Amino acid sequence: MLHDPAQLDLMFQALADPARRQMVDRLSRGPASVSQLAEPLAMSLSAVVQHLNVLEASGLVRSEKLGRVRTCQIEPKALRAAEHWINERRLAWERRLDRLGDFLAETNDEG
Amino acid sequence: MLHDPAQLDLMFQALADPARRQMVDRLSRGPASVSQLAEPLAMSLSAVVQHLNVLEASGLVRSEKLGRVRTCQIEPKALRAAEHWINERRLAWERRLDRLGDFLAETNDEG
DNA sequence: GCAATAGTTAAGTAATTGCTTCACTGTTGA
DNA sequence: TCAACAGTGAAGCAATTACTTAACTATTGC
Repeated sequence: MLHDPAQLDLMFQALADPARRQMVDRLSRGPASVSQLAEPLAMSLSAVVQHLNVLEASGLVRSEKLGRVRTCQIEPKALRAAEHWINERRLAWERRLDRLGDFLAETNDEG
Repeated sequence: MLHDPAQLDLMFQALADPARRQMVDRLSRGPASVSQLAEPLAMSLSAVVQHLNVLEASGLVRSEKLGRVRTCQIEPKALRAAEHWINERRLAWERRLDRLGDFLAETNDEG
C-alpha cells in the first residue's frame, strides 16, 4: 500500500512545502504537540493544523490526542517509501552509466 | 550549494507532480527528447515543456539542444540531495528510537 | 525553396494551495 | 467554577499551479 502511486503523490506533495518539511524535521528529533510544531513557524496555529492534516493524509506523520494535547510522531515507513522511489531512479541511471562505461572500455580495447 | 534550502524546495516541489515524476522515471532509463518525454503523457507538448522547465530549475534534469531536438538527462547529484534530506530525518528518528530502547532495557535490568 | 518536424513563448483560465480571521469545543489547573 | 489553554472547523481571499490554445522560430529532409 505504501508504494501505490496515489500515496507517493501525497507524500511528495506533503514534502514540497518548506513549513511542512520544517515540521518533519522537528519531529525527526522526537514527538511534539501541535503548539510545539507551531512555535518556530511564523503562521497561525490554524495554518499549522492544516499542514499537519496534509502530513497525516500523506502517511508521513501520525498523531494521537490525549486530553487536550495532540502528540505527533514521524512514520518512518512512509519516509522510507519516498526515499526508495528516488533511490531506485537514481540507481537505474547510475547502473546505466556503468554499463555504458564498460561498453566503451571494451570497444576501445578492441579498436 | 545542493543542500541550500531554496534548491531543496524546488526539488521537492518538482517531484510533487505525477507527470514530472513520470518524466524523471523515463529519464532514469536513459536520455530522451522532449517529444519522447511527452509521448506517454496525456497533455500538450507545451505543458510538457513547462514541466521540463520546472525540473531543470530544480536541478533534477539537465538538457542540451542539438539542432532542433533537445535531449534531457537526469542529474543524479540532485536526486541524491533530496534522498539525503529524507534519509537524515528518518535516521535521526530511528537512532532516537534505538536510544530509547536501550534506556528502557537498562532501567528494566536495574528494577 | 518548402513542408514537416521539434520545440518555444505568451496569454488566458479553472482549480488548488496556503494562508487569514473568527467562532467554537473540550480540557485542565487554580 | 471559571479562565486560560490546546486545538478544530468554516469561510474567505490572494497567489500559484497546471493546464489550454494559438502564434511563432529554428532545423531538416526532399
